[in-house]
Amino acid sequence: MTTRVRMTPDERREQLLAHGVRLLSTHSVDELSIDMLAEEAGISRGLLYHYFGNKQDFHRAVVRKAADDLIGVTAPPATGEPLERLAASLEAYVDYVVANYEGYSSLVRGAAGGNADLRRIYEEARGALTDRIFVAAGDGDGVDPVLGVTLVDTPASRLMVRGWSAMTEDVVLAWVRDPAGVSKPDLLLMLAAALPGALSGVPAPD
Amino acid sequence: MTTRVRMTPDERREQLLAHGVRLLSTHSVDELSIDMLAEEAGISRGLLYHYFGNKQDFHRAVVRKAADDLIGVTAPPATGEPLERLAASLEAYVDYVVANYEGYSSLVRGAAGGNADLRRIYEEARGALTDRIFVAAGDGDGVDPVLGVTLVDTPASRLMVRGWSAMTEDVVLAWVRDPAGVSKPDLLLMLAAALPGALSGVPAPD
DNA sequence: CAACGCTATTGACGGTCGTTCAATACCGTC
DNA sequence: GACGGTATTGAACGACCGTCAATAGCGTTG
Repeated sequence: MTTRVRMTPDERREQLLAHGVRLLSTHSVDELSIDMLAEEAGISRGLLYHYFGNKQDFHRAVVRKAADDLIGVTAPPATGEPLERLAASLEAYVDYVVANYEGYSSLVRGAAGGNADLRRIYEEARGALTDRIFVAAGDGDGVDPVLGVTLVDTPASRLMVRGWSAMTEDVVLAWVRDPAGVSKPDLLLMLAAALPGALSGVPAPD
Repeated sequence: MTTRVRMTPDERREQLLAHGVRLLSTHSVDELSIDMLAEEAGISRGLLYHYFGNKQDFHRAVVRKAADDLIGVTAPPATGEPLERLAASLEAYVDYVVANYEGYSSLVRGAAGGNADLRRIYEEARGALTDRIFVAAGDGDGVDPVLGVTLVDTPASRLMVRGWSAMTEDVVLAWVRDPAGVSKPDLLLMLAAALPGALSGVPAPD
């Protein structure tokens, strides 16, 4: 073994989380052994249990980090027209997935396959993204010139905006894996157009 | 222990798969121990390894069963107008998720969180659902009176139909967990309307 | 009806992996 | 240069996955 390396707790935590994000993007959680992780990070197994209570806690911390990164990076700009803010947020989202495919994969994979805890983190992240749309549209006082449809906050519209979010997630992931000749501007246009499209069938309240 | 029960291989396989579907809908794969499964089924651990080579193979078989169930149940009727066939298939899908939430959950969870193998099974199932839409629309020779838009088979349109499929999956799962006052007919109308909506931004070929 | 054969089923064993904890080594401080 | 705090280790333990020869149920045959 090489000589032991001593780091500050914060550095070590970040290092281990980074390794976790990378490994969990390609391996499922039961394919990832603590031995593998410890060897890649150049530490002993015991150290991981010092920083994270157990394997589940570690997994949760990895997913949490990925979710926080996503929410932070895709924060819409504070100023500008609702349309522009939404477009900027959407583009930031696509760019994030392109640049950070591993992190995003481990978030999605971990969330769907794992604990109730993990799914809750994932739902929180998605809820944050969805809320932004209602906040952005809410500026227009119910009728949003951007979307071209009336967007009021009903269970049905929430359901479909949530669905649009799922669609966006799936389409972007598929596009990153294989663009198939579709350009990024076309992708953004299609996704943006799909939001009013998804809302077109929502019955009017009352 | 109670006296041992002898079954035919097919019965035993079905029983074990049924237990697997149920347990994997609420537990992640690393939370599910062979001991737990064996105890619930009233068998020894060894028997499971007799029928399925190992834990991964068993998980694969469970996901495969759920996928086959889904594809079979949602097969569109062979006759009728494209619109009616699509609507029937969509309603069958919703009914399947309602009636078989556990099976569907274990399919989705297993697929997203698991192996490349598991994801491939899931992609196959989704691909089968997506293909139906193009087949149904193909009857109209490119222009589909049902959807109200031109549906030609391009990478971009494939991407968005796939996205609509992801939206449908997510919306239906959320609706089953909490209908929030949305009726089933409304749900079906919204989802049906969302398909042309999702395609509205697809650029025309050439 | 009794012996037999086929095969579904078991239970104990070995190895891997998650988890714990007392011991150790590095670093700043006095 | 000794000391104290703490990041880090490595051995030990238990749980769980996977294997295999032995066993028991059920149909068959004379």
